[in-house]
Amino acid sequence: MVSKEKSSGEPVAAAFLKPERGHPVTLREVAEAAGVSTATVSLVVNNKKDARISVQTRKRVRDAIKDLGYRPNAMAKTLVSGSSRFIGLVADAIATTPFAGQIIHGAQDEAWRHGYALLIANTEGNGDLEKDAISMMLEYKVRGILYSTWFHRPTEIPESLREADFVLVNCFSTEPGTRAVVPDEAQGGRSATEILLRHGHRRIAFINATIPAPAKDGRLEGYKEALEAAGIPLDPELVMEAYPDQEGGYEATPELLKRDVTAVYCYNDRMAMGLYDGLRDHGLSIPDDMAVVGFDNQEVIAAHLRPPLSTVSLPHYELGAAGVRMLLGLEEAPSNTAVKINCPTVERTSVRVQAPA
Amino acid sequence: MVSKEKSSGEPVAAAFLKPERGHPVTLREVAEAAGVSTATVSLVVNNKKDARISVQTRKRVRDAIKDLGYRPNAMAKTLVSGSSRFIGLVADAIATTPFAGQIIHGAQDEAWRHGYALLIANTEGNGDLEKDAISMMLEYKVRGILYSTWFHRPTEIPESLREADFVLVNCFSTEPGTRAVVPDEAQGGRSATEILLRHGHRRIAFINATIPAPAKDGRLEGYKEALEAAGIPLDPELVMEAYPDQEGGYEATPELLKRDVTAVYCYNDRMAMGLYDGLRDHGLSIPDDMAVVGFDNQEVIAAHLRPPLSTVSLPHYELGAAGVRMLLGLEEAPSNTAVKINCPTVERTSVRVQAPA
DNA sequence: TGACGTTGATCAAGCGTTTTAGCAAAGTAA
DNA sequence: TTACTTTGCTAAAACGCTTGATCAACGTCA
Repeated sequence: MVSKEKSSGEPVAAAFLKPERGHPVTLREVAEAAGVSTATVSLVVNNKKDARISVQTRKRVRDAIKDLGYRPNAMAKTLVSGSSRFIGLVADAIATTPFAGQIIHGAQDEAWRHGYALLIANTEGNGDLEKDAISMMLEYKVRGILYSTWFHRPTEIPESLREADFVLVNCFSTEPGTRAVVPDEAQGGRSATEILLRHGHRRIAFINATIPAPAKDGRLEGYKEALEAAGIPLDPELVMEAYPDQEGGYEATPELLKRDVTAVYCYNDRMAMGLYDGLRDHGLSIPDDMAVVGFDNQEVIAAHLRPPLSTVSLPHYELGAAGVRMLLGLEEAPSNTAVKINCPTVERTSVRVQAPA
Repeated sequence: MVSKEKSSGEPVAAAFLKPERGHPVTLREVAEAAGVSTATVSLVVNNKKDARISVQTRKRVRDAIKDLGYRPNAMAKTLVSGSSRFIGLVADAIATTPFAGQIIHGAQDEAWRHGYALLIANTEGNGDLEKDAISMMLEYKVRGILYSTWFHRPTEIPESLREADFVLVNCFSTEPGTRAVVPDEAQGGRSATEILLRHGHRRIAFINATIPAPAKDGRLEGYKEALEAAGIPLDPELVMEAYPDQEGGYEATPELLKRDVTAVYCYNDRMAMGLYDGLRDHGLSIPDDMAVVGFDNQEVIAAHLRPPLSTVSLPHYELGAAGVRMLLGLEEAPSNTAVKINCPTVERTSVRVQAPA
């Protein structure tokens, strides 16, 4: 047992011990060094409000902590408190796109803000991996799990997920009572179309995707809503479809040019990228001969096309953050529908004011 | 106390209790249900090799576990075992680029493979956040920490990081004895140049970056090595510099055309993207009038340019995975230099065979 | 003087596991 | 029968921490 005199008299010696890896300093050791009980140390470490500890003792403990380089053991802490400070995030594709990264980022920031750490797992779409990942999280007694997909889609709820408190991020389930948060595709589509309308365009084509997805329906719906709000009758001729990638956009160009429009709203940025090439091949320039807006705001594409592409942003960061808030019960969760997150517009220079015809 | 008959006689009733959230099932409860001691349950849960448990008991326990939906508490487990199954990953920019995502992905896969879970934190370059993140990881008694940056660069080692077992990923320190893993820029530069050489090009320009970085030096070095190996004297005129983005590439075009070369190797894909535009403006076509290779393999760019860009891949996934292996001591770590990871070439169609002059 | 209230700190139980030592019962060998 | 080994299982300590109960010492008030 170290006497009080000793411990306060030789703080220097202790300071040399530094982090001698292999034997983390414990509460008890701090207590011994400071000549107090572990209870006391715990009290000062946690700054308990109603703890009555004298100034001297407090200082003695603080010094011991510093000298020894004490770090509380979070495991032990959560063991006794019963509730862990973890939130799990299972993603189906971390690396494939920058999107997942944004979800992680948003979730991490928000979790952090509320004192939670993020435990992540990547399943790459593999069911077994997914099951293992969820088990792992369950064993770490996570506060809850964010189940996310890299593109907006309906999803099955894995059985083991039900054991936890969970919310779906960027995906949804038809099962009643499931909390989910997704991008507001329709609003995004409306916004995209409105950019064009606001610049005076009246004949606006929409090149939708050929493959079914919530985005396909939502983005079209938004287009229709915006036109209707502007008092422009829908011309079915102007709604085209193409495979949602660069190739698709490129190949859609000739058809588009037959439609006699001054502006196009593309299902996504990659398609717009192809369209840029297609229009250039036809000697047309953007935005003078044709205004173009995309969707997704894939930075690497949209910001670097020439001219930079006006588009609508998929709010992945917000999706992650909102997911966390919903999980923690900080955000209202409508019982029978997914929460829809706003898709903000990002205006660059691919749209110019159109003189009225 | 539940008698043995009861517990094995009424598994059905128990099965209905399912996950009654709020009170995780513990070892003790399983033990009671199965009519055995917690020690026994622990033994069967962990499949201890030298445990002597009768087949009947084993089954009784297994049934109880299933009926109750028992999940071991990983916290308690690591508390007693002393070592946690966590590896921390602190990144300076999760969302900014797809790159960080790949590092995470690689680290996660590899960690998983060895039974570790990944705890991630994003610092967005903020020193305080970084410190907090590391503290958090330390408190969770992580096995070690991967400290990663989104672009290859030298870095300071944060003080708190020293308290942990750590390895630098995609960055390095001049401090001796620091483990680090980085991309092999020189080899990448060599490979990039070799693609061109292999296709018969002799006058090959290199547009390097203007801003200093390990990549700048390494990629140039590789260029020189490849030329030398091919017996081509270095023409300093052919080494140009431009700001490493699309704009820079575009603007470098006129200068490049004065050099009378048949091929260019660009510092990165974004530069190459700009160069594509520049060349097109001059009525030149790729790869017929000019062969182009990039560096980084930024999928969204490289794969979707027309023609698709041949480039060299930055091995972020491997960087993450190797970092984990190094941390766990599964991979040799040279004492005074960073481990260099191969940058594989990705050949697409921006280079065509050049008829000898 | 005694009854109380405060102050400053400690005790000890408990969180959910693992694990070593040990014990009772059954089997085996002589 | 005795002595020993094996089998099957349990008791209990330990891991590092939190926290309600307790307590001694010291005022304070009537």
